[in-house]
Amino acid sequence: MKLTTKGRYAVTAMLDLALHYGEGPITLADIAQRQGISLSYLEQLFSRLRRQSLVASVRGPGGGYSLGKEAREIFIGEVISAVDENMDTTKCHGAHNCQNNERCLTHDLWSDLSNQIYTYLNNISLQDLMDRKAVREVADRQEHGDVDASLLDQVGTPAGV
Amino acid sequence: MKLTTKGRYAVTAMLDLALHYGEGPITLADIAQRQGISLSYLEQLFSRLRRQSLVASVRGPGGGYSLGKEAREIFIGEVISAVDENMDTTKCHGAHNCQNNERCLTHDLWSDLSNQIYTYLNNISLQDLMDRKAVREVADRQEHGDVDASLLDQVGTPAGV
DNA sequence: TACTTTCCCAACTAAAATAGTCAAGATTTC
DNA sequence: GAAATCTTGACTATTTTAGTTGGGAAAGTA
Ligand code: FES
Ligand code: FES
Repeated sequence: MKLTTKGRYAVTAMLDLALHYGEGPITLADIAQRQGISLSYLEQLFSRLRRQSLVASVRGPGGGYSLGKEAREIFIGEVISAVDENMDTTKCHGAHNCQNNERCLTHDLWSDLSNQIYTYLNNISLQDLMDRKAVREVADRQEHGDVDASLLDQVGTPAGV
Repeated sequence: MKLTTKGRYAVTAMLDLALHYGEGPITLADIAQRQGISLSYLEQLFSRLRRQSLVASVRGPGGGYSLGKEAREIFIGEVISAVDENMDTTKCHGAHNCQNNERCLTHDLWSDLSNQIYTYLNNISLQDLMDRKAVREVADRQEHGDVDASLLDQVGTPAGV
């Protein structure tokens, strides 16, 4: 599997979107600010998420993104796949040919592991995450502009705002 | 998690070692040949495996490597950890500080996923793998010098052997 | 219309990680 | 002492990651 910040950011951003459902379209600038992710990087990720219909977009002032379907119907595995390509851990990517065009000794092990991970992540929806107490707590912290010095340092403070 | 060829090779090599248990020390050259792995790369990996006591070594002619403990007692997770450092999927590596020194929205998700993977891989021993039919089949193929042209191409044919 | 806000897209890049190679040396056996 | 084997560390090409840069296109607002 490949689990990098790309996949992590995508899930975080989608969760942010889910948490602000009902407030109309959410701008990437908002998400970038709240979650501490680079705006341009988010644009890249959302380009992929949109192609998979995981999000819907509205352009122009007042525009932004919203979930492409209900939070209950969006699974973490989908989100990661959308941006990270594959969660496969085999070397042959399922082709059974990584050693001289034949199956290597450990193919089945990696294949089983992939299924394990795949099943796990595809049984957790954004709604499931939203229902978790720990997630609610972090979301509240982010909501209340509970901003400390380190945040200001990192994100950059627009003078006078 | 990081699952790269490093971890895959390590497990494959350890399994090869387990499969040839009882034939005395196995040379890395043999493993390299059978499994199609670069000898120098194997040396690097075994250096780490030895430091974790997963293998024992004997130098000189007739020397080689053998398992550091019984196949039943060596778990896949150990092998991967030995060469790949960590199977953690959190960004903060357990420190709960990846967003402005506080826990990010998705920490628990990655933490749970890591545990899932960790548990899975630490419950499969080399012996378990050896007992699998598919593994036996591949091992037999490798054993019988069932070598086709593509193998000769890849490994390089010592003239006259 | 002009202006602003937002999404959209493709190309570029610095830094890190991966998958090795290479060269030298230490032990042991014959 | 020669050969086989492990042992170690430094080096390197390639790929991947995590972005940046710079342009545009659509939509609302005055
Ligand atoms: S991982 Fe599929 S054949 Fe080796
Ligand atoms: S992954 Fe641990 S705080 Fe974000």
